[in-house]
Amino acid sequence: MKVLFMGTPDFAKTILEALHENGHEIAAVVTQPDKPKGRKKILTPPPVKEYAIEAGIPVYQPETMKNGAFADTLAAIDPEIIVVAAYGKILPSYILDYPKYGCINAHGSLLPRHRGAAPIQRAILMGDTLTGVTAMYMAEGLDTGDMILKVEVPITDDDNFETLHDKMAEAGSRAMLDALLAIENGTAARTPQDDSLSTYAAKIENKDCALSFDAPLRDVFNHIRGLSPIPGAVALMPSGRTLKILAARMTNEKTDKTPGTVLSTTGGKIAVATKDGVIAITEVQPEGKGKMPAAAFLNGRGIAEGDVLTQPQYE
RNA sequence: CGCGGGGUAGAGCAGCUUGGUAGCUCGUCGGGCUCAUAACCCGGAGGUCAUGAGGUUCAAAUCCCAUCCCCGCAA
Repeated sequence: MKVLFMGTPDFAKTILEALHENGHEIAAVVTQPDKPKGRKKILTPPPVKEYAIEAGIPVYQPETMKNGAFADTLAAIDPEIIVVAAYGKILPSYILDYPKYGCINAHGSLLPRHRGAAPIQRAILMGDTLTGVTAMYMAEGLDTGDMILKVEVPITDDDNFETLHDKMAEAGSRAMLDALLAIENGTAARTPQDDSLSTYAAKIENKDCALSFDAPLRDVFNHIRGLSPIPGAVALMPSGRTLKILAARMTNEKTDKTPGTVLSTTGGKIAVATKDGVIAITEVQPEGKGKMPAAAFLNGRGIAEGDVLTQPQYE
């Protein structure tokens, strides 16, 4: 089948790579336009584009596809199926309707749970212990289409956003390969979602990064690892500067101190009180600095026993 | 010209305002104590203070100028 691939970040790149290496005919790739990145506004191509160029696949980066803007190009590519993974834009109906075999999407959750932009992070934040990738037919609504198959991925306490993301990209690759095979064989399932069970995984914003220690230990732990290493859970130090907390461990210790209080700074860990336990912070990134082990931060006297970490306020 | 922080020993920092002796915590090496230790004690090594045979000065990590690099925010 002649495939048109649409996707943007690393998650999509991994899947594109899997399809390409497994002999699928990738007629073209559509990805987001290069975006200015960082302080110097350097135009940075999305990962998918980098791979496509390397593989000699034509790349299209339309600013918009609304109102038929992409129709001519689409007709020229003339795909039999469109495979989408984290593209980042809503596809208009004229595109969804074009391919003979339809549009299929790799979504990073076990639908109908966690529809939306940040399913991987939300799964960790919500304390899920099982997630996965759903291969689905795309419909007009947001991640509402009929499901083809799922590949499950367990979430362990050792996972953070980064490690889970990588596992999910692998699962996504398998899901899409299997889905394509099933479609070619005419055996693809088409299971409608139970809308009553759906949840929405909203995009991660600044306010989602604000870390409150006035919560159960488990929640604090999930908050930290679900946002690590990017963008990072943020706490506020007594100095008024922010401190990103990138890694931590749960402990069995108990305390009755105010949540956020630094209980000890020994052993290279920063022990902080939560609502019902003690969390040991092991890696941080102070404002304006690079990431560093908690031990290094302590050596530089960044924080002391008795200090209280508070929750930053974002609007 | 978006706003801001920074570059000092392997790591993290202080010192700069008010120029004049290279400092702190950790690590590392050696020794000691101990049943033992990531604990404690003693001692040592390790630094072109980002770059510029720049400027000012009797004297620059410190003040001035230029350049490079790193990072946070915003986007």
